[in-house]
Amino acid sequence: MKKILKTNAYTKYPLFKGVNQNSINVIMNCFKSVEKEYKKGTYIWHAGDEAHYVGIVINGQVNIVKDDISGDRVIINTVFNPMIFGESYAIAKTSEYPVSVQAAVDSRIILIDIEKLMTPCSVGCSFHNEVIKNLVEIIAKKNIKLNNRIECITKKTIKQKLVFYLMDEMKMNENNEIKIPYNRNELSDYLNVNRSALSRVLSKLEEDGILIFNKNKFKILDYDEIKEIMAN
Amino acid sequence: MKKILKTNAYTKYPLFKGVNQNSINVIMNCFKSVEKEYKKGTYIWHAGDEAHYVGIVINGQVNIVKDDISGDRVIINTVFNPMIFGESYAIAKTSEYPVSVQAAVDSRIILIDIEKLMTPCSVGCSFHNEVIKNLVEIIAKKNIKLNNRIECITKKTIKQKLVFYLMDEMKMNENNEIKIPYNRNELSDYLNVNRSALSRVLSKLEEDGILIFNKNKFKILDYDEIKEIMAN
DNA sequence: TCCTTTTGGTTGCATCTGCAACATCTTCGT
DNA sequence: ACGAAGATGTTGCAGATGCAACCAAAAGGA
Repeated sequence: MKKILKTNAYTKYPLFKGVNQNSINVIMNCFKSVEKEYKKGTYIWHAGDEAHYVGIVINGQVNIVKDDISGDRVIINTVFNPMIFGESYAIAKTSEYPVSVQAAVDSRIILIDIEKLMTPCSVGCSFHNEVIKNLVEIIAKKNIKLNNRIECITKKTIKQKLVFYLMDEMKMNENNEIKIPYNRNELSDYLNVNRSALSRVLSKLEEDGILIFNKNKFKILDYDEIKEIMAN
Repeated sequence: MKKILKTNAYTKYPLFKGVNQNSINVIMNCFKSVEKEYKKGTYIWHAGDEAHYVGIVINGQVNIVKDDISGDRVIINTVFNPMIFGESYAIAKTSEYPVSVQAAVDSRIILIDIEKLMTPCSVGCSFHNEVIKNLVEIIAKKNIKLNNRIECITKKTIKQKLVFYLMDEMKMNENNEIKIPYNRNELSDYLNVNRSALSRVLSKLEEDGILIFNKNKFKILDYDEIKEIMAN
């Protein structure tokens, strides 16, 4: 876990959007934040540690893990470059992280003290406020995604979950032929259903001429039927 | 929808936590925000409107509603005093609200322009930063709640969802006898299961001596069995 | 090319749970 | 106290889906 002083190319990170590299260097110095290397399997923090930091994945990937009652760990989520993790707990003042964060592979991480981040410097660097705005925007977007997922998962049948998800994607793409970012396994995870059961439903929908698909490309054929499905 | 100039007692709102009434008055003036009265059934905004505002429920309650594909509206959520609504969409720069907000009963609402809220005044009022911090904290807490709910809902069986929820509540109360804030109907909604099916599972758990309950009070008797259930 | 691995579709079976209809108990207003 | 309305528990039934085991096709590596 040796320290590496390196501050290049941070401008591409959402947290630093709209802030030039020089300003970032000033901020990082002000935060006393540096990149650190974590070997695969080592912990960035443990559940129960005081929640002071937001982490940025510079390189590699980390798993957000929860210690089960029965002692074994469950992976809640995986975070890749260039996203951040832990921000909600640090900001919400829950005092302790309820989850651990573990390097899934050798990874480079920056930890930033949330208190320093959220409190504008007395010297009044204007870009500091930009970073705060970016952070808030990131959290707000996560919020919207979580809400979407809940709305999707709470549909009653696999058919409804699937159709809701596809329609949502199509609305965003403004196209009735879409390419989704998941394979079947990942899609079934997202919808929280069994993969083979999902497969069964997909085949049925195709057989009924409601939609066609190939790999991760989907196209809706019969919108009347889709409306019928969504309406319960 | 007549305007009412009234700025008392805002200190109790989470958004203004730690800010004194005088400062709030200054801010509200700076924001040009005032309370407005909305009659039951009228809309605070419609889906498709540009997302500029965060709303505070001063009085009454509002429904967050979504226009279904089939034309009818679904209530996504209900917001009471003193909570806020719309903040995620306004902050995330989605440009348009994807949901409408409708007064469920006669209600008093404050709408605050998010851009003004997020940009510290040039005069540099220190309390403005407090408000921003509060807003971020509110969103972060919502985030954590949403994550908890997802973790709960994605459990496979009703039994697991229920046990997960109860254990979570107990951890917070540090007591194995808890009082939950839901009646059966609301609990089944939260867990996203059928009420009678939930009732069935509850009775079975009681019959097996794993927990006892009365109204909204629950107590776990057999922790070994609980562990067994959580472990799958 | 060939072999291995990954990904995706199929199917029989058991079971969980949604649904509906009803029973019981509580709450509350008059 | 009485009746109405609301909350909660019970039960039979049907259908959806998790699961496991298998097969087929595609992808990737040597």
